[in-house]
Amino acid sequence: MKEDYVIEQFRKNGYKITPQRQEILKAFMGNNDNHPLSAEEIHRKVVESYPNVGIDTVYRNLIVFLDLGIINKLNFREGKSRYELNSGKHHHHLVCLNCGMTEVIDYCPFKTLDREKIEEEKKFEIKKHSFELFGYCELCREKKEKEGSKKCVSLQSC
Amino acid sequence: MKEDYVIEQFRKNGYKITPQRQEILKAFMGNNDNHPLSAEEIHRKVVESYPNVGIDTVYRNLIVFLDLGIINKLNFREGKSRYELNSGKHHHHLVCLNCGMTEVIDYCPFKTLDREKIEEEKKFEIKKHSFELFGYCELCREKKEKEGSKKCVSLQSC
DNA sequence: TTGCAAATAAGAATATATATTATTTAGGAG
DNA sequence: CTCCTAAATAATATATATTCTTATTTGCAA
Repeated sequence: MKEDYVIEQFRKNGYKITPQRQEILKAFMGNNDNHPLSAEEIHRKVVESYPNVGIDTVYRNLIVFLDLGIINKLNFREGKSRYELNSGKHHHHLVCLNCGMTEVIDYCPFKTLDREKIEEEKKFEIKKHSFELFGYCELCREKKEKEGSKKCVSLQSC
Repeated sequence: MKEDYVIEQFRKNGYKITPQRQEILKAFMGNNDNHPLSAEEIHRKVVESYPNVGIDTVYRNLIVFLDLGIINKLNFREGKSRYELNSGKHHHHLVCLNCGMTEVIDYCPFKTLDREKIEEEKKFEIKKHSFELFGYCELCREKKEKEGSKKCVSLQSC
């Protein structure tokens, strides 16, 4: 997903090319560690260049980006959504329950599933699916061995 | 999952048997249409019998119920969580993007997945997984044909 | 029956996301 | 280049989900 291509998509679909939109796009482009961004994280980056952009502008544009297929919306059960550039290659994620780190996996359960059987049996038209693996990354496992584990006292990560 | 068994679980684990807890349990037990409940829905039911139970009591006890394995926490990307009695039989859900209706499916992608390969390759310890199929139920598809479809303008169901 | 840790109620706070409205602006028409 | 308008934004307010704090109450073990 190149910047020019995205700009072209905006134009093609009648969306204006505003500095705010470009800055939100840059936030995604510059996100090198590849960890999907929350709305707030995107906002924080945008505000560095345009201090009075509101978070509602971010939310409004995330809808536009999603509509154009530029980004994917993800839910890691944190009580908020995260967003990543659409790489064009369908994938899922490993998510660390301790530190929140994510890693892409290529495996997709939808390939092995008998879609038509389910659709017919349940009279249901499948449009999309979610699949995430939750657990503990290497670093957090090492850390835990030293510290001993604490109990979860919030619903967010239960 | 019988009521007596749950009460026994409370006792065994040192949790007190309060009327609030019993009432929350009843909300789950009496939920015959099988649609997982939101915290607010549970609260509404409890308040019918105990008008001044606060929603924080519901949330606090949901954590306890989860801890004891009495309920499952579900996320259908609505911006809130839902909860269902743990039937003991692992399953996933179909979720209608229009009306929110859910239906249980027995298929589980985790069975066909090569867990150990992923765990070794990624140095990741898998603890749990999410899998949901989103789409449109029969009723909503019929309705849509008459009305024509509207575009999503909110992030919640995108 | 009593004591106390656990649980609750009340009220407030925080976080995420959305709605409203007046103002600004991108970009096409002239 | 200038003007115009629909689209986008900023500012403000609001909705909704969830959590925190603290004083009070209560289940239940001793």
